[in-house]
Amino acid sequence: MEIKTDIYLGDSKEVLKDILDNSVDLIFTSPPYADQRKKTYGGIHPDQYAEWFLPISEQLLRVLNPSGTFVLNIKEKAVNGERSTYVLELILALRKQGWLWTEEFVWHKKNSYPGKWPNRFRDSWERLLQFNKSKSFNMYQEEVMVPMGDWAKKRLLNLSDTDKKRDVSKVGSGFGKNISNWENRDKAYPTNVLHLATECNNKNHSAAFPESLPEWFIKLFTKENDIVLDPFMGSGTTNFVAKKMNRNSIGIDILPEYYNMVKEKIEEFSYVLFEPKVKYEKTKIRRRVAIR
Amino acid sequence: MEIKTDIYLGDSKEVLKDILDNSVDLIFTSPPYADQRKKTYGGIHPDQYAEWFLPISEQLLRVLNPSGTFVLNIKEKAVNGERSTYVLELILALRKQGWLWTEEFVWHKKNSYPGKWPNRFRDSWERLLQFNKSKSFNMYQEEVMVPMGDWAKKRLLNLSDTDKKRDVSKVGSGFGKNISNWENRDKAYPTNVLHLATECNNKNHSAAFPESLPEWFIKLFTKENDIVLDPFMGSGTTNFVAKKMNRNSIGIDILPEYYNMVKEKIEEFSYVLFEPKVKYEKTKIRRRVAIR
DNA sequence: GTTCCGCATGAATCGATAG
DNA sequence: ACTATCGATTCATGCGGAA
Repeated sequence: MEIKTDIYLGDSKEVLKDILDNSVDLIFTSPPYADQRKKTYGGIHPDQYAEWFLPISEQLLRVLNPSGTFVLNIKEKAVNGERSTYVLELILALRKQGWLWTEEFVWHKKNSYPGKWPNRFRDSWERLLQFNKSKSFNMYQEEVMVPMGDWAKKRLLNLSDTDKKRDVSKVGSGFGKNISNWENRDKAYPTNVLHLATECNNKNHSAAFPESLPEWFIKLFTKENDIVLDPFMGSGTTNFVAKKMNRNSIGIDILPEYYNMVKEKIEEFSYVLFEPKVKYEKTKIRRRVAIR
Repeated sequence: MEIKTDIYLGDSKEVLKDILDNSVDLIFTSPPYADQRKKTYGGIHPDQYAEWFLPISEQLLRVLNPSGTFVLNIKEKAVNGERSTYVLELILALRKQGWLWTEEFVWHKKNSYPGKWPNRFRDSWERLLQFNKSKSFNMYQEEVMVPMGDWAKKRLLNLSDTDKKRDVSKVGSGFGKNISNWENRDKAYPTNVLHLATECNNKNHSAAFPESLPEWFIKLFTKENDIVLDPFMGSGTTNFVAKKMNRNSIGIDILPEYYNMVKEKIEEFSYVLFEPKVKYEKTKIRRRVAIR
């Protein structure tokens, strides 16, 4: 099946109106964070943030499939020595709008921005807020099982003889554990804390988040040929990752430079995937919404 | 100077009234979390949580020194498939009461409770909310510097001679870096994510948090002979750690069994510290507030 | 072919300075 | 007095060039 990646230029609040009800399986996005400065791109004032966001999330609520999920990456800044509260207020407002606040994941950034202040340490985490339309949503937990890290491997290597014996006797005695737990001993279910680096090696464009972030949630909440939406596409990380993972995707951005850049990249990217056989076919990016 | 550890039995809302204004340097506590079930200890319903907490925090605001800090360890549970919002509402209410919400630390629990649910991963983090009375509060950052990892050590060992020379010339020329930053090069400042295990190796009673948690904040926000307060003492972890670190402390709990247990332990603990010389003096726990 | 090192850089924050 | 901009701070990561 052909994977479609539809990129739109415009205000999400408006563009989303062209998308069918219940058609999207995962919304993953990182909106512009509130900012005191007015001149920057998307600089919404903290006091007006919920007011600005709600008309968009109203559309998101409409286009999301009832078994789908909405993941919002955001973190409030410290202003004048205090954390802004606009994210807290946004969560409360989204619940009033009809969203279920299912979970809050923590993205623990391994390499955070440097800095030293008299009253504050470096901020090395961000929120990943999970919202749903209904309590029964799709979640493919096995897809994101993590290989046990070096730490675990090291521990296993250094197991004392008594430890090893004890483990063996435990297994041998048939007590307790389900055997499948032991068979898959190299994999473990993750927790709600993600420990990823802020990838800083991309020269061309700076992504707001590393590819592994949307990748994780796309694995967890969608299967192949599902539809992923990012209403604040930016440099298009979500869409590229979706395409790589055989998911259809929709990306929207209000800035022409982002729109043009992503559109160009997506076409290049198609070449890479299908090259050289279908090079002459140059799959035209379709302007209508992808429907399965 | 003698370290005092004062333990009180009663409702914090009332007991705190006996404590002088501006007399406490650090409040570290983990209050009973809200709970749907009504029978459990301290089971406050989520809807009434802020209402229940505010009269207590009003007293906390009064007794806290303006350069002191209030650290609140809390995490909302998932109820009926959704995260409760009472913690968010509490933060907003505390700000209205006059507190500054300075920071939100994340305690990333290294070994969280195992479990598997169809729609949720293990919850392996908790909030540590930092509140202050004023923007200028005491913070002893150097006390909590962490050793740099093995990776960094390896790199430093392999520093080239030119690197070393360059550093010297930089410092010598008076440009840039503070020398102390280079002297302590094996230590790095931490971030606002704490990665501690949930070690509960105390045999008799299970503490809500490991000793390393209050220890970290006591190091960061107090110096010796300061006064630490825990208005929901529980098994008294905060107080034991404070005593061990030469800080005076006050502990309050509404349940006699906790009060009695901690009182007994504190006396035993005193023996250990002063044994055997002052055994016969058996320092009587004073019922008035410790004042420096 | 390895291993080693230099360097750029990332949703930061505060306090000082400028308009 | 108030707001907007700028400089200084300084950690983890991985790539690419060097040894």
